[in-house]
Amino acid sequence: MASLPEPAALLPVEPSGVEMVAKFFRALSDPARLRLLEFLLSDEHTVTECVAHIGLTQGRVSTHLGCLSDCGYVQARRQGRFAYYQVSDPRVAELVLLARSLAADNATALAACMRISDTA
Amino acid sequence: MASLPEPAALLPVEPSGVEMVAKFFRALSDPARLRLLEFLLSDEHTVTECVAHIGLTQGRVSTHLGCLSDCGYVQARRQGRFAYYQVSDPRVAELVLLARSLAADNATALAACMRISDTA
DNA sequence: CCAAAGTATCCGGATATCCAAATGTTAGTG
DNA sequence: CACTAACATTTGGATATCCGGATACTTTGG
Repeated sequence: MASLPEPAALLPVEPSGVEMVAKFFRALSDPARLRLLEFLLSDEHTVTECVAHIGLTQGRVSTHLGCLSDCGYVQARRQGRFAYYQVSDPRVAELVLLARSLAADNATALAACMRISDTA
Repeated sequence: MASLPEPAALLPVEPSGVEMVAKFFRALSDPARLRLLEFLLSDEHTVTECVAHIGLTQGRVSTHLGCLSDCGYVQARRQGRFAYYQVSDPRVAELVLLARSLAADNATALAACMRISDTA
């Protein structure tokens, strides 16, 4: 009957478990962001370098990087007027490798899946 | 110089690597599909059982299951007029666990990320 | 064969997402 | 103190995605 059964429930805005993980996956569901993440897996790069690498506008790249940073995929480091981004958690590489492995084994079926968009 | 440097390039429709993996991730970026996938991680279930579990329309659930099947996350088995779905590849569980682990460690930042939608 | 259960597909409509372009902000430079 | 470079944020428009409801398909049962 208590209106506040648990302390953590004080924030109704916070998505519960599954919603959070879905949001986490959504960050990698965009080709541009995934490309950026892979670019940042090995080395540290500035926003301008990322722009040159994927060919989108600077504003869009900045937003994408901010998104990846918010989700914990990459870490941002400020040095003067430069912003350096890089993957810090080794589990991120694991996740990408695992997904690549699974996707590769279902490549043909995946390509045929019209329920997700052919924009790719 | 050759116009066709590699045999695999003969199919321009097929998304190249990154696009494919992004599509793969996109399947898990929807809370309903992720909920279904977790439901099918341990046991085999029919479409009707899935409908009862997540509370969406039958048509929608069927489409979601088809999507998960196309992407290779679950396997479909036909028995009379029933369709049984289940996760078959153990790497799928690994992927979900890894994502849960990463998402949990970035829960607060993730919840604050407004670049991805607050619909959750 | 006809009816019903289980499942798959099609349909607009509401919302979310991505983009380029323009504008802000901050930190070096002359 | 202008001025520029690097980065961040905002805006409006096009497209994608998700949804319920209606409909078609398939198999079992009478």
